[in-house]
Amino acid sequence: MIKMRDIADNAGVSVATVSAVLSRRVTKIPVSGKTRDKVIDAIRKMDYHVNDHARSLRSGRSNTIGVVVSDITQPFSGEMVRVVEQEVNRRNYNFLLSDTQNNREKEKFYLSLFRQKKIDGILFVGATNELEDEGILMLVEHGIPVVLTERETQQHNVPCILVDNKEGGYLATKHLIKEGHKKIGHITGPRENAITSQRMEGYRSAMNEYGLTCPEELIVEGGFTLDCGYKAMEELLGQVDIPTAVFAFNDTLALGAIRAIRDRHLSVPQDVAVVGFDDIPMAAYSEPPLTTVRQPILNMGREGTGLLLDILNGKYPKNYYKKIVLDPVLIVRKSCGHT
Amino acid sequence: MIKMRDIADNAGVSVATVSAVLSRRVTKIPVSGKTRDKVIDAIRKMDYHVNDHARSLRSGRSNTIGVVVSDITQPFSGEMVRVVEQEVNRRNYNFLLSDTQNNREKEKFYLSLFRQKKIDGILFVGATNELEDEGILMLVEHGIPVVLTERETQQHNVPCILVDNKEGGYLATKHLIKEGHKKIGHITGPRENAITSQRMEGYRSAMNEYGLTCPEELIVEGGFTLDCGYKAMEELLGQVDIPTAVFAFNDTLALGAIRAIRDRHLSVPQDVAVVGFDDIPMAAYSEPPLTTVRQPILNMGREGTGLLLDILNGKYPKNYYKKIVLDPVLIVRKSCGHT
DNA sequence: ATGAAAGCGCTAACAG
DNA sequence: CTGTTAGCGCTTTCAT
Repeated sequence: MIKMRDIADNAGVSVATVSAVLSRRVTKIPVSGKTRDKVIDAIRKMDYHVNDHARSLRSGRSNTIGVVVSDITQPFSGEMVRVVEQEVNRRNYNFLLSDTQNNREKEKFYLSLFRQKKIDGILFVGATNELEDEGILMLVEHGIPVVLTERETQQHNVPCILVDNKEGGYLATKHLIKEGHKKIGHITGPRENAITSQRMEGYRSAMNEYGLTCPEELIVEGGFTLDCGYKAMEELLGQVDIPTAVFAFNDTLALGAIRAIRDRHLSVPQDVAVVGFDDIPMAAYSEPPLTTVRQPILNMGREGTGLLLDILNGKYPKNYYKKIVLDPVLIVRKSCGHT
Repeated sequence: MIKMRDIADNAGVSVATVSAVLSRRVTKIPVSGKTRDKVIDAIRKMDYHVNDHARSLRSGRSNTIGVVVSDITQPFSGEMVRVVEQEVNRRNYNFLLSDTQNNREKEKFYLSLFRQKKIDGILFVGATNELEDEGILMLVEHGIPVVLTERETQQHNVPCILVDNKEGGYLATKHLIKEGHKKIGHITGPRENAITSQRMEGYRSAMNEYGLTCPEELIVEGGFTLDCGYKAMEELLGQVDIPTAVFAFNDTLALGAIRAIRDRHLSVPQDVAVVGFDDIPMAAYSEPPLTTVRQPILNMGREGTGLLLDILNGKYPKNYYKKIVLDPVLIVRKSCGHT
């Protein structure tokens, strides 16, 4: 295993100089062009790679952030991870993915792992439905910067960046109302989830604004998956007076719901109109193409990551708090129109 | 930052003993129950977490494997990552995710990063379409164990585990033929990809077996995404004599193709039947539900990871070579039947 | 069964 | 601008 000492010897300089060349971007220790070239040459010639463990051990920084998602197989999570990965790399950081599966044990495991690996900060992505705020509190207490994307927490002053979920729910529901629907159901996300409440609030507020009621039985708990959407829709369809439209917490649920509707030999949107949330790629390709509320994933991922990295690099005063709310956009396709 | 020294002091033992307790599973250094308890107590009491950097630096092992996917947003990749993550954790390892985006620069970046982080081994997941075998060769030359899942390489003796892709293509095509189709198109994966050729071979072999020809224009290059499937299908539909059935390299392409067919006001399966490959969750929920060839993702992920970890733990002789071929299963749904 | 001590490869003072 | 040197926190002989 070739090490810095070898490079130093080969280039005829000291290890400190090699280190300086390698960390030029950040330490700004001046090195003459000539020396620099010699070092770079030796590095190439010998195919040298720094030992990140030694580096991190010594420097106290890992240049790595933890990225927590609840289910990497969910399209929204996947897209966010992709965006975050790009942003993180662009700024010379790495990330450690944690897929919690909404499982408390796994959450604890990863929180612990993050500490072992001396993670510099943590980005929470999307609606983790089990992780209690206590976990976040613990991190904050240990001085580990945390940023939440598409997730909120009441108790602590943790920066977060999300879409206006209430507005999104409102937009979706209002669209359905404008299309002439009066009996509109809602398939929610996991019940404990803050985002779930917000989108539901938007739904309620639109209903109220137009003088429509939303009795208990019109609101059924879904979750995140296709299967959850299917089951929730079955419940809705089992009622005596079935809704003519449904607003689902996310696109995956909506797609599951559409399958359930078809399996009852009803059609979308003629019998039941459907609106989703997220605008995952599949939304444009489903039958019918899904009307949905688009989340600005690219911006959310970029800004969330950027904010965290800025915090890590001391660009903000301690205890700085920031909440960024992005605008959702209604994307009208065919799942609830007349056409 | 509380360290091993602190635990040792608190428990009234030496750091060596604390270390022995912590690494009991692997080092098997004997420690008396009494001492063990004292140490465990101190660790809990003081909320101690080992410093993995120090550990790795000293021991030369990172207990981490690199996991390379070409696009984390693809359902197949996401599912594999989930399975691998579980298996890796179960065996007290961690993983570093590399999403190469089929981009040579990113591949190089990650291969380099893997070396910086002293990754113990690397698992390639699925059809990376750009990464040349030279990358793998380089790893092998540096003594880094590599295992491929759903991917093959000719030149080197790298263990791999995959489904019988030719058989899968054969199964899909034969099913179409049995349903009465004669003019069957094929939307392929990325052209350079070995898996692409294998599935195509299966397609060809079924066609030949039943005395059907597959002229050039029936085979069109797709890729991986919904969009690719859509475009490829448009090409097929633009021909004077359009095929009555299509076998797509994967489900995502198939779903894209179905959208294209519908957009031409044709229906599936009456006008054009479609079969996919993978059996992603969405396949069962699409309209119509997609007939497809199921990959045993769970087994592939588990066995691939298991094989790599076994190699890392010296369970196999050096240069041991193993190729595991799993059976694909045809899942018949509604996208090509009479019903 | 436990402890002492060497040192993994690097960065960050500090000296020059 | 470059070199010397002291550890970062841990694992691992080697003693005892």
